[in-house]
Amino acid sequence: MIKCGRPRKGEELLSRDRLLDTAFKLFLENGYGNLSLETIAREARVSMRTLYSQFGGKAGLFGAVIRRCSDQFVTSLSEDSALEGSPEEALVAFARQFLHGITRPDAVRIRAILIGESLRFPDLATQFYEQGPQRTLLHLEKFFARQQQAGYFVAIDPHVLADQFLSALRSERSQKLQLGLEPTPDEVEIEAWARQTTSLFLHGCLADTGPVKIGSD
Amino acid sequence: MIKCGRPRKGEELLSRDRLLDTAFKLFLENGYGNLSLETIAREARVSMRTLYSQFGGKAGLFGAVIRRCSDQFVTSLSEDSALEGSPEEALVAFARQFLHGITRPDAVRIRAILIGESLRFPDLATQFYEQGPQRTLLHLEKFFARQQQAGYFVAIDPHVLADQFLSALRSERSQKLQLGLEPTPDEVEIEAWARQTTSLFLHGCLADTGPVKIGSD
DNA sequence: ATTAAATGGTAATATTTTTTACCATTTAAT
DNA sequence: ATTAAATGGTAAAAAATATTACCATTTAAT
Repeated sequence: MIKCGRPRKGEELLSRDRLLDTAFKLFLENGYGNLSLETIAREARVSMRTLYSQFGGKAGLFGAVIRRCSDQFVTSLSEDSALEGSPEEALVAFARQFLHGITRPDAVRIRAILIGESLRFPDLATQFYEQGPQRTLLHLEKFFARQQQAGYFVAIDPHVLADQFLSALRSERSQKLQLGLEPTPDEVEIEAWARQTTSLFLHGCLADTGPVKIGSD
Repeated sequence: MIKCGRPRKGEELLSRDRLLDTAFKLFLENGYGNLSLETIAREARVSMRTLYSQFGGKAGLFGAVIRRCSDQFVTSLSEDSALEGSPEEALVAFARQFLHGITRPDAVRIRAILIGESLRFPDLATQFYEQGPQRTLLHLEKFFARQQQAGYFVAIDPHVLADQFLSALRSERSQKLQLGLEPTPDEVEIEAWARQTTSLFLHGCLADTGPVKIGSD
């Protein structure tokens, strides 16, 4: 028979973590509505009783899973990217890291599930946004504010600049990723995309020369 | 007793339409996984039998709903926007129309549901994308190609230009809309957003003057 | 007129899922 | 040693849901 009974001192959180890991994996594979608690409990080798006493039910478990992976997001993106060097190179470096983060299959999938269930879990959606995307946005906003002080950028609200740069980075590709229509991009694609977007963002796409006059010579 | 029996000639599609309308409304309110067929049938004053004979089940009904509203998308956006006038004004006009379309509550919600269920309905996600976002993208792509011929824009792949412009338009706001964290923007906000985005897209944000030299005079 | 098609209403059936309960086991606490 | 806490396993009870079947009714088709 598989081990059971009260856990040893210091091991109280083992089954809790195992449960969260398993639930995370299964939610990714099945979404929220299509996954039964029994499946989770069986896979995690945990009794229904433990599941209910620890999380209170399916909604509580889902919340705990989302909160935990929101926390992971924080550390992974904003903090360690220094945004140093020339403005263009700093932005490209940031873009590379950002794209790498938001295109990871797990990140895409968990976002998709949360979007689908956001009406049922409004608080979770708020927490997720504040922990993840909003912190990234604020981080980049500060960068633009600094660079404006140094005269590198035009005088547009740095919040708008950060918003627009991040949105341009997401691009059509992330929309297709979200719908499951494209594979995860590799390093090469990400690099090209980061440079292309950054360049266009900095210089715009209006021709310097003005329109070609037909019939002129 | 409520009317029943075989429908009159020419009225065969009435109950089918009523069913689709009701299902659409209820899917919007409850999502896919949280809505029972019985609820739909009762609200639409339709028997379970009709539901099954017409759509085969829940998945078939959902598919029919999504397909129908994908079709509505097509006519609403791409076709009637002529993209004429000066490049900037043409883009602003397009932006206005595009933002109006993608921020409508129903559009946001149905997208959210489809994203959440895209893993379970990969074909539906494909159809939806091809009917909606992809056609818009191609439409705008042609515009940029024409304008490049006239020398108004720099020589960047028009597909990239269209992609970047649409992505910039979506902006952080649409992400928050998708998560249910913001109300639908009004005309004034949309107008401001369309102009801001278009201007930044055309001119970029790099300062013409170059960085301010500290200590120089 | 008769037959067949399609329907609404009801309900029966089967399946799935949630939730609660019980028992033996293991360890903590005292 | 004894008691309490927390667990795994099983399953029972309860609820929700999907699916199918049947009946009376209305109209089409012939």
